Amino acid sequence: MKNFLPILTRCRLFEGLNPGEIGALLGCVTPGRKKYAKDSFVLMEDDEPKSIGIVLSGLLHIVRDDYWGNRAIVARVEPAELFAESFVCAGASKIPVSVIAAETAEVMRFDFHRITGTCSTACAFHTRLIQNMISILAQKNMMLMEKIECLSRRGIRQKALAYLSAEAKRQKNGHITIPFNRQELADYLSVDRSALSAELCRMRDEGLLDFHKNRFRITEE
Amino acid sequence: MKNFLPILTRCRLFEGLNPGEIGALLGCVTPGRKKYAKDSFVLMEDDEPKSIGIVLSGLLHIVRDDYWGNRAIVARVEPAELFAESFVCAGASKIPVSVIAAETAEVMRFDFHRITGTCSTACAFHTRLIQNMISILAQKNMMLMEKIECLSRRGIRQKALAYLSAEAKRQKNGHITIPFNRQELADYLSVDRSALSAELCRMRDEGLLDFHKNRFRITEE
DNA sequence: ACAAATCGGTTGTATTTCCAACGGAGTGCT
DNA sequence: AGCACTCCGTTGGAAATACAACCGATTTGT
Repeated sequence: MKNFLPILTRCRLFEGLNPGEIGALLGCVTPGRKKYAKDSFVLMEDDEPKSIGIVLSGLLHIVRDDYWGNRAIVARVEPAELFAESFVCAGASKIPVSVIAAETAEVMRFDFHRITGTCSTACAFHTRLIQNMISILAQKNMMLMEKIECLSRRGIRQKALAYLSAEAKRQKNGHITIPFNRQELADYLSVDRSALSAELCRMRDEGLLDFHKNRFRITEE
Repeated sequence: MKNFLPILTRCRLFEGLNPGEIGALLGCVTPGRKKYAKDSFVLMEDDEPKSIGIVLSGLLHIVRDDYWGNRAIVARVEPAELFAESFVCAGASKIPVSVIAAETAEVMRFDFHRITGTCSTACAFHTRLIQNMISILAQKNMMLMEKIECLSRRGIRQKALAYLSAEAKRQKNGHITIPFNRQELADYLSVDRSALSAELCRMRDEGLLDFHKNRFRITEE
């Protein structure tokens, strides 16, 4: 039995709790732990989502199969990150994705409904956990809305500007440092990399933008 | 002072509570109510989100201004619907959108943190409210993820198939009834209506699909 | 220092999408 | 019936995008 507390300390769900408090909490929710071999299923589509998961080690892929069976990787889940929390919290009867171990992975799971279920539980940290979960879901919500804001624009220029505009507001000055390289930005915006590159240069030539690597400056006017 | 309990009864946040219980709850959270004239601001961008809102009457628009001041309507909020809950629950220091009364509107607001803050509150319905909020946020999450799933496909055909595939799975048979007409589906997928129409017909000619009005059938294979 | 790999920009072409405009089918109203 | 209106499909040309391929600059590893 390895010591996995350092991992859990980094998990957003336990934010604000010290290792000792997390340990006490674990005694309260009796989590299960399990190892998964590479390429094995952690959760299968249409499973009933009964417990949320936390990756302790390794790497998971969230995959979605369409009606014809074509598989797409929707997300990666790394150590200390949560998964399946949306499906559990939404009360979904089955999950619309599968979760697969991309590498050998260890996963901790527990029933979040035991946390939300009652106010009278002895454990004093439930309130904090609930607040954290609400915050996690709401922040994810905001991120998804922002992404949709970009993706729903027509044309590469509009998509790129929507992204840069949002970043410019967040970083309040006109000088923006983005956390993506070109390929990653193109993936985020779901456009072709070279087309994005060309469009960025075109905007620079028109005086809308200036940039170097992943640093951008939006000209006012 | 009108009786607004019938509206609140329809609000997802109060699901599972009867009117009497909602009344008791309102005494507990001391909500504020306010009327807004058409075109006036309910919330302005960069306001600190301190309380969640519920529309009692009228219509609100959630609008987003980009870096250059171009305004876009992101969502409509109708009576009995919540707004600003994501920003409040995320603990954001300011909101990235504005909320404007599209018609004369009445709005109820209260501090949700008073609900999540403590376990020891006298009011017995806090737990239910928290569970409801978690469910609301998580379900919205799933809806947004599904929309991103469609929007991130390249090409109208892939976008349309992603949408229909998801609906087909939800309605488990190959016969799908969608809640959109052509224009609305095009808006949802952020593509041109006539181009969508043409693409759907092309897929029908290729034997992938069959449809009539808003009823679709996906051919297996 | 050298080779390999990564990253970003450029170019040319085939394809896709947008856009505006039109027309037919259906519906509701007088 | 006649009219207005909405919805959906169709068309043609203009514009935007994807895609493959290539190049130079920079970084990384040995």
